[in-house]
Amino acid sequence: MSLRMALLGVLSAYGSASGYDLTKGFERSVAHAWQAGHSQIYPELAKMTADGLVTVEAEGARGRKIYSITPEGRAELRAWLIGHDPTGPARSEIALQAFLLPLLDPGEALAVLERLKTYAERKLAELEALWAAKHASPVPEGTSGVRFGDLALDLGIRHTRTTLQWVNDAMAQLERRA
Amino acid sequence: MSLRMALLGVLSAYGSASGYDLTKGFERSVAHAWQAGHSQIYPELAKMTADGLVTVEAEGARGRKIYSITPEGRAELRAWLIGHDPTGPARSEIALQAFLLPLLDPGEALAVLERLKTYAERKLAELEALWAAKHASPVPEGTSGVRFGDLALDLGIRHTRTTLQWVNDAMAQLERRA
DNA sequence: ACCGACATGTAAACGGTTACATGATTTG
DNA sequence: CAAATCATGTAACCGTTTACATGTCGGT
Repeated sequence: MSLRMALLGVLSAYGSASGYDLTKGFERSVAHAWQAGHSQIYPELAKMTADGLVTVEAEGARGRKIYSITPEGRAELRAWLIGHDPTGPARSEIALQAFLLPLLDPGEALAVLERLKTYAERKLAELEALWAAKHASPVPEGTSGVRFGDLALDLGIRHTRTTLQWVNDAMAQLERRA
Repeated sequence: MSLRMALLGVLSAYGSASGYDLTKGFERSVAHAWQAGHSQIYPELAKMTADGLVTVEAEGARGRKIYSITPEGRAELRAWLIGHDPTGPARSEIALQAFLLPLLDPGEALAVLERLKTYAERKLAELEALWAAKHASPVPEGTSGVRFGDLALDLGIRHTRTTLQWVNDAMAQLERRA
């Protein structure tokens, strides 16, 4: 369902868009919350059309199909947001490596943590750059007062900061024993 | 690969175990970092046996097969921990709902955040209880000084606390505008 | 005798990734 | 005219979930 909802959301924000646009839009906007490539998006849009959640509004140049959300689509999205409990299983390779870390001797473990640190730092810089870029331009039209995607980006930044802090603390703890 | 590594890790910590034991062990110990049910574990153990990473040490009552890790298995696990960059795509339903939240009017958005808050609170309580239970008993044998799984549990707790804080801030922000 | 926990497996379906395949239009 | 970008699709594969299927052992 999540892919569907992400597509409905982005489409709803765009007003109308092609599969191609949505693929690019995913990379730019939702990427840190949900990912999908064109090979997943095109078939899904076809299924959603069959289910009446979106319609092909027009067909442009190069076989470009322009989709827009239907009232049914809007209703489904709303219902999911209001009613769906995000129970999604939290699989994280970082957490798994953290779990298994005591199997290594302290020196090796430190090296792994060093790697995780670099990774987290890079990701944090990326997300913060995205935030800065978004907030450089003045406020565009907003549904309420909060900009589309800002809440999710904020969450992502906070999570990454937490990870970074955890790595630092874990390293300090290991060094004290080494 | 991750499932394999999680299995090798748990098996390595247990010394020896059956598929059944590992399934139960997953629920108890790695659940917050990685999940797998028996229907995924049994076939994987068979493949790992074929690949020489584990061996059937003995066959007990009720067709119970007792596995243990081989030197090759240990080597693979070590190599993965030291060499594998955790690039795993971060898909999060919470982040997705956060992303889409501005599509709702403030009252509805608040209700969604309230739900997320309850969810995060329940999860935090769960993880903290797990932590308390683990640390109630005195220190068991440890590979270094850190207990198996403690680092990952700590990370999980910190992440959940961060989520909770984010929800609270988002709610306050919305209420200021409502 | 029955129930619950132990114990192992398979199959169908689903979601996601990677690779294959094709062609139109714009820009240098 | 060549290269980049636009634009859409399909197929094979892999990992995960859910459901089906079977049987054993211990306690009541």
